[in-house]
Amino acid sequence: MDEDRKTPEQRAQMTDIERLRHSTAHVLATAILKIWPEAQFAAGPPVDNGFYYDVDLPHRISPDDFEKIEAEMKKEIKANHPFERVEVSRDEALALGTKGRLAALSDRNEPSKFKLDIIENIPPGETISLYRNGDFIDLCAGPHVMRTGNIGAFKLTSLASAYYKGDEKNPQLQRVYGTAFKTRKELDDYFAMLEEAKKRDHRKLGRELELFVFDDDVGPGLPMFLPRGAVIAEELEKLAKETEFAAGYQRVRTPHIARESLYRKSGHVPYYVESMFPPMELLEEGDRKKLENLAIAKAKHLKSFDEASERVWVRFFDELKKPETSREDLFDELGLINAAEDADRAQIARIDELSRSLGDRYYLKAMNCPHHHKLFAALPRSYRDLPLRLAEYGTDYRYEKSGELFGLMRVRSLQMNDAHLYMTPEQFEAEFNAVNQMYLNYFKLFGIDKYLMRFSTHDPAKLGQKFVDEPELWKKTEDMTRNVLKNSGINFVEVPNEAAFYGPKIDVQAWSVIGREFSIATNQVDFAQPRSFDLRYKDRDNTEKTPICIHRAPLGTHERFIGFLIEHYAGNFPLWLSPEQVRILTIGDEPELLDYARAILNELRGHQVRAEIDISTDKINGKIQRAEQMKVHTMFVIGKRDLEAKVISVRVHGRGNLGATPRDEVISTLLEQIKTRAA
RNA sequence: GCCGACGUAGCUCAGCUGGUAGAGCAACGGUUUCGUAAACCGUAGGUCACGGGUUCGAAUCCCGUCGUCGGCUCCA
Repeated sequence: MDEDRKTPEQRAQMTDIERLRHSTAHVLATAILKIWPEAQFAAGPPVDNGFYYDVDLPHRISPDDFEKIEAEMKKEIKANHPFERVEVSRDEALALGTKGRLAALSDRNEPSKFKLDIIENIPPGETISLYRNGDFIDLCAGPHVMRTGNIGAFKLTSLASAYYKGDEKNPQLQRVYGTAFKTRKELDDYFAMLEEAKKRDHRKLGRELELFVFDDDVGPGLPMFLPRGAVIAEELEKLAKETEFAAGYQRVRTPHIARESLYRKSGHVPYYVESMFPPMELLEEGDRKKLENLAIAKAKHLKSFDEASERVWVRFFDELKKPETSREDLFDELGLINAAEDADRAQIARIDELSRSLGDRYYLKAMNCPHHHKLFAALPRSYRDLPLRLAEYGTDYRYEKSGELFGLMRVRSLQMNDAHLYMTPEQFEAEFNAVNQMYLNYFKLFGIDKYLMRFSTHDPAKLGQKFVDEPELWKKTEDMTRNVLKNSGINFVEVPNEAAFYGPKIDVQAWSVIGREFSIATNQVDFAQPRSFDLRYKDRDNTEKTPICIHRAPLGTHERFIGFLIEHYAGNFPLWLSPEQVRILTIGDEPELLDYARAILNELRGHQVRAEIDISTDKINGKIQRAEQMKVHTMFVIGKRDLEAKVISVRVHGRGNLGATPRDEVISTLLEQIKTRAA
């Protein structure tokens, strides 16, 4: 924690709006104390869209309390108290905290426990400061606005719970969120913007445009695509297949499940097993009984060991009490405890191993790489075969925690634009760059201009737990990747401790128009799995070598990418992606007119255009209204006049009536736009 | 997973402190023949998420389960 601590200088660099919001947090605390004087406060910083203050309070704050709290806040703002800074010594700060005076309106019977803890964590020599507004005094580095009256407009927004310092071992606090602006208008604009954002929410549009649904009987996080949504997935697949074919990829197909042994080799068990669905067990009747008995044996063993270990510890503490027991004897005692624990672990491991040897276990695949590695290994490979690029729109299942699920963005079933590239070290730079280039081309096509490349590296402290234990290879591949990034001139930020378990990676983060953040693409280096799968190629010098592998998914998963595109385009897809590209709307229902409309429909469908026809009894305005609501890209409005002149009146969603044009011209322009994936 | 809010017709929502469920749109059946964002009339549609409890009586109150949403990194 301490190494990440902000210096007082860094804290002082708050923007004006952060400063305002931070001050509002103090006003919030002031108001809460007026209502509940026993409240204990922890931290109250400004955050992205506002501020919060964490409070420990027996009363459970509900949104119904907001009005009351806001009324007290308004009084404090109206009083226009100055924010006064006072620097104090550590002893003075501790004395105030002990009297309960920190984050309080007066001395209290209970000490300000969180504030005292925070003081403990302030490094020696660093200035300790307090801020005061009216009766409220808080331990605070600042900075603040000059007076409470400078807070123009604010609103409490929501409640959440949060662990003190984000650690689940710490007590749970109530977190009150709010936001504040200099002026009332800015506050209103902010809430208006949130309303606008809601309209673009992919979950809302997904329902309205009939793209996808969730169903309780199918299960949480398991989206099903309706025909209109499936169209988008298929168009994306076509795009990927074309692009990848041109880039020398080859397509493969693999099953959705595999035996446990595959995932032991890959390292998914144990490194990734938390994120996988529990295995399907194929057991004979007798095996099941054996397995139950082994589970009982394990439980008994753990229990008897606990009791035995308790006795040993008691003996150790007894010895500890006797001053005459020598240092050496005490260490010997400890050594006995360790030895006993090791023996115990070995026995537990043997029981686990016996359990595993029974029956067969199959996992739903969470990634496609192990299967692809097996395909690499299926044939003898020469350096002449490299780089070998195996691509598949693989279907994966990941057991995301229930609280993490979110619309299409975080799901448990997903289809990934996946491929694994196997290469020699000399080929790495070119391949890695080509993948990055592929992203950038896609981004251009979709008009994504705001994105960030995150280069994730490992944390040496977590080797063997979160990351495979290969310190040398980590360093080598991270250096190699960093160099490629630097040489290519792509902007990136480096994020420690977020690598995949098998190697460093690059994620491309983008923001949808409503400001929601997405990791949409990924490019990962894997030095670990090729080794554990013993993948080899015969090099020029007739020796066998292990290839480097790149995992990459430039369009991420269908689920997330489609979710992103829905918000990005606000449901107004470009022609080539549009679920319904053309709807023909007839004015009247004379047989000749319907024949003309149907002939156009058939011609379009003959060219693989997704076209529909509306010959309902609605008036033309009604037909247009419905087509517009479904965001149909192009409407062909066909009446008697069009029939006679052999023209089509074209109306484009969002652009209105474009007038009548000869039939052949309209259709050839349309086909050309689809073919070129025009924006 | 944890904390909180929410769950009423296909969709959007109403239903006050408990008295037996309602509107608009969509659907369906008619009538209407309309030139660029909604013609008219009618019909049907609900185990009020699920399970239990309190009560003479529960969509409404209580408990549990499931699901959805917000938050759980941002450190005086």
